[in-house]
Formats: sequence, C-alpha cells, structure tokens
Amino acid sequence: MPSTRTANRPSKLLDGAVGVTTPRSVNEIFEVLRDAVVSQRLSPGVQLKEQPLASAFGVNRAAIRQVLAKLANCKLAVHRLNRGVFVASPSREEAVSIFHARRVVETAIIELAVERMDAHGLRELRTIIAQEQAGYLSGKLREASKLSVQFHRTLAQKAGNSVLEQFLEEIVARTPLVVLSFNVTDNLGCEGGEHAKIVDAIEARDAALAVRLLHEHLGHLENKLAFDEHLQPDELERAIFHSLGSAND
Amino acid sequence: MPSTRTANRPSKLLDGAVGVTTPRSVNEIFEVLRDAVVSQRLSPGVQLKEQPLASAFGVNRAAIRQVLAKLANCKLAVHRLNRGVFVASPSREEAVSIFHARRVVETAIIELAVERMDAHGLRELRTIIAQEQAGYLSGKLREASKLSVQFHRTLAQKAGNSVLEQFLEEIVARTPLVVLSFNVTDNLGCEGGEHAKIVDAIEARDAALAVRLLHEHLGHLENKLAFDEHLQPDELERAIFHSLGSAND
DNA sequence: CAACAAATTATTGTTGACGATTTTGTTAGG
DNA sequence: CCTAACAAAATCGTCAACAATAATTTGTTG
Repeated sequence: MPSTRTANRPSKLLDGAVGVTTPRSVNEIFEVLRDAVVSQRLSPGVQLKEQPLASAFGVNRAAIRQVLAKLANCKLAVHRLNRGVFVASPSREEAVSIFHARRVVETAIIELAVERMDAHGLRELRTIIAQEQAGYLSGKLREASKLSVQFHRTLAQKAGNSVLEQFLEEIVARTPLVVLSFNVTDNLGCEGGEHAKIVDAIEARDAALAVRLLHEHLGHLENKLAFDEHLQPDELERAIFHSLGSAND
Repeated sequence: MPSTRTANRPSKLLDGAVGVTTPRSVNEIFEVLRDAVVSQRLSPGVQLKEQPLASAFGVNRAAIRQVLAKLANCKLAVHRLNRGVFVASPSREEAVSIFHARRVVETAIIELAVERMDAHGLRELRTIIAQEQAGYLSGKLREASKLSVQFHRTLAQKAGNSVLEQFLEEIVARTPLVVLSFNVTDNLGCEGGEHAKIVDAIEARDAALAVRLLHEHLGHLENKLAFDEHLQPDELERAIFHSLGSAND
C-alpha cells in the first residue's frame, strides 16, 4: 500500500494537458483542471483530493484550495462539508437547463458574430474546422473533440462580448459532465461539416440561416443523449475507479 | 497611524449585511461581500486586503483567500500579482457587454417565466414590488434598490432554469460596479411601476409584451448612464477614500 | 456467518509563521 | 527646489504542522 506522502507521479489526468513543467499559479492549475473536465479526463463524482493534487502540481494545499473554490463557483464541482470536493454530477434538470441556456447564449453570439465577423476571424475559424476534420479522419477523437470546443470558443470570442463569451465557456465546460452522465454512445461531435456551414452563413451575413444551423447543430448533440436512462447510480463506482492519487502501477 | 494587527471593528461595510454573528463559512463570506457590491457599499478599485477582512470576519487569511478567488472568478474583483485583489472597475466595453448580455439572458428568462409562472410566483413578485415602492416612498433608497434587484432575482428563479438564473445573478452583481463607474445621477431604479407592468404581462401570458416592457425597462437604466464621460481615472482616488481597514475614528 | 462496536487510518479544516515583492518614506546630491 | 538612490513598512505568496471530522478496517459477539 503506497503512502500518498511521497510525490506521486503527475497522474495520467494531466498527460494531454501540460508538458512537464509544473504550473505555479492558481489560475493555471484551475484552467488545467477545467480543461481536464472539457476533455472528459475527469468524470462526474470523482473526488478531488487536496494532497494528491498539491503533490501533482508541485504546490501547497492552500493553492489547491483556491482552485477548488473556483471550480465549485463554476458549478464544475460540489463541496461537501468535511468530506471534500467532487466533480459535479449534473442532474437531469441541470442538464436541460444547460442545453437551453446554451441555445440562448450561443444564439446571441451567432447574431453578434454575423455583424462583426471579419476576414481574419473567418480564416481562423476555418483553420480550426480543418484541423478538427483532420482529427476525426485520423481517429484522434480526443483532439478533434477539443477542437470542436475550440471552434465554439473562438466564435464566441469573435462576437466581441466578453460576458457572453464567459457564459459560453462555463456552459461548454459543464457540457462534458452532462454527456458523461447521460450519454451512451461515446462518439460525440462527429458531425459532418456543420461547423463549416455555420461559418458560411456567417460570411454571407445571413443571421437567420446561421441561427437555424446552430439550432440544428445543438439539436443533434442533445438527441445523442439518453435523458431517460439515468446512469447516475454508477457515480461511486466511477469515483473509486478514477480516484486520483491511487495510481499504484 | 493605527496598526492593522489589532482586530479592527467590523468596518461599516458590513453594517447592513449581517447582524452581529460572524459568519464562518467561505460561502457565507463570499455572499456577504457580493451583497456589499450589489448594495454599492464596495466601490470599484477598492483594495480587498486579506488581513483586515480576516479580522473583520473572524477567520483566517486562508479562508479569505478562497473568497477572493471566487470573487475574481465572477469578475467582481481583479487579482494583481503580488499586489492584492481589488474590486473590479469595468471598462466601457465591459459595461456594454454586461448590458447586452443582460438583455439576452433576461429576455430568455421572461419568456420562460411567461410559460411557467404560477399564482404563487405572481404573489411573491407583487409582494416584492409593493415593498420596493414603499421603500422608495419612505426614502429608503438603499433598501428599495436591493428589493429591485430581488425582483429580478426572483423572476429568474421562477423561470426555472438554474443556469440562466446564475448568469443573471452574475450580471446583476456586476451592474452596480458599472453604475458607480459611469453614472452621474445617483438615483437609479426609481422607475414608476415598470416592474408591475411586467408582472401583469406575464400573468396575461403575453410574452411579446413582457419582453418589450423589459427592454424598455433596461433601456431606462442604460440611458441613465453617461458612457461618454468616463470617470475611470478616479479609480485610485476612490480606492484610497474607501480603503478598507483604515478606519481610525 | 452476520451484525454490531471499537480502534485505526485518511482527509479535510484551521492556524501560525517565514520569505519575497511591492510600496512608502527618507535622505543625499544636483 | 527637484530628482534619484536608499531604508523601512506593509502586504502578498508559500509552506509546514496541528486539530477535527468522516471513512475504513478490524475485532468481538450473538
């Protein structure tokens, strides 16, 4: 039984996140963990223990504590008194709220993007789409999924409203938790050219079409989820299997 | 020059917030400080020093540190390296983003509220409106302003989408900072019965009317602000005048 | 063999102290 | 009189250790 005192290795959770250098700042650790959620490397219900995280990132527990406070503030984690913080397990109601809110926020973003998009932004978006498609074709689903998220993020950025951009970021970060809680088919985001069509509509300044395409796009994602079959009870099992810091191999 | 070591008094910032009992939990302190922002007891640019806050709330600096991390996460405060955290001073761009995002979010909330509002919710809203009007008539502007915020909060709650509710909460919390940064006329929220008309439209299930009334309502607030005259440079002056923990009387 | 109870372990919550960086106040020089 | 270098204070950033609570294991008993 290995003691958790000795600096346990960076714990595969961070494999695809950051190279080797240990980040120091609270914000960097926060973004790494949020990225771990977005990339589905952190599953709902997993406990985020302080000492293992501190060892993994090479910082003190106090710093981790601030990170966990921020994660809980974003609703990406829940804090149980004297028990620790756990990755959030969205309920069915939260899930539908998240998807509805996403329609609201991203619709507004699209409408702004149609007004303000410039040639540089269009190029940037199409570059991301190309990389995303290449990722799907080469079988790199993780990377492609991340690029899909990056597409929506960049779109929000080009809309030029920092508040809506932040809201979309929060929604996008919580969506993977919903997918992991309710999805059965593990392939998500593998739509054929829907992003490209949206960009075309934006370039044509056709707001109505762009919004319609977006709604169809989001609808496809929602339809992949099985809201009836709730695999919530598995929460604890997943938690112990993905338990951070118990890597004994 | 009094030393900040000795437990300085609860620092009038908390006068209207909580009775006497010192809250213990991080979340409670966070909400007290957020409420202080909403109530305009904390001005943009004010430094939130850790030791005075810890003394005021009767907790350790570590707890305050988590609170400040959450405040920074909500964009209610900014964190400067090795310099501390300060109450946010929204720029003009942030201000217009906040107002635009509010239109987007609260429009969606109104539409949901029209669908889902019940008799109990209507009573609750009208009770708040009555108290708000009474507050205005009796000259208690602070309390009335708080009730005005409470109206929008309750409306969001009755819409039944927790994500949109949280988004509106964040917007509402940041709005006072915008007002303090750009407003010249200090009377805000003293509209005559606009809230009541919105509730009437909701009761009549007239979504279009309710949305139109809401937009007019928000437009009145925006028109009160002088976005041209930027009193941003005063940041430092306000900071030193409202400096927390230097109460020497 | 199952169920209950006590002891052990592990994790969180809290506290205090130390070093680093920035800011402020002072002083010498132009 | 103003400017620049220097000294002092204050604040943040980091860390290690202690106390309290919950979970786990072990031992006992019906």
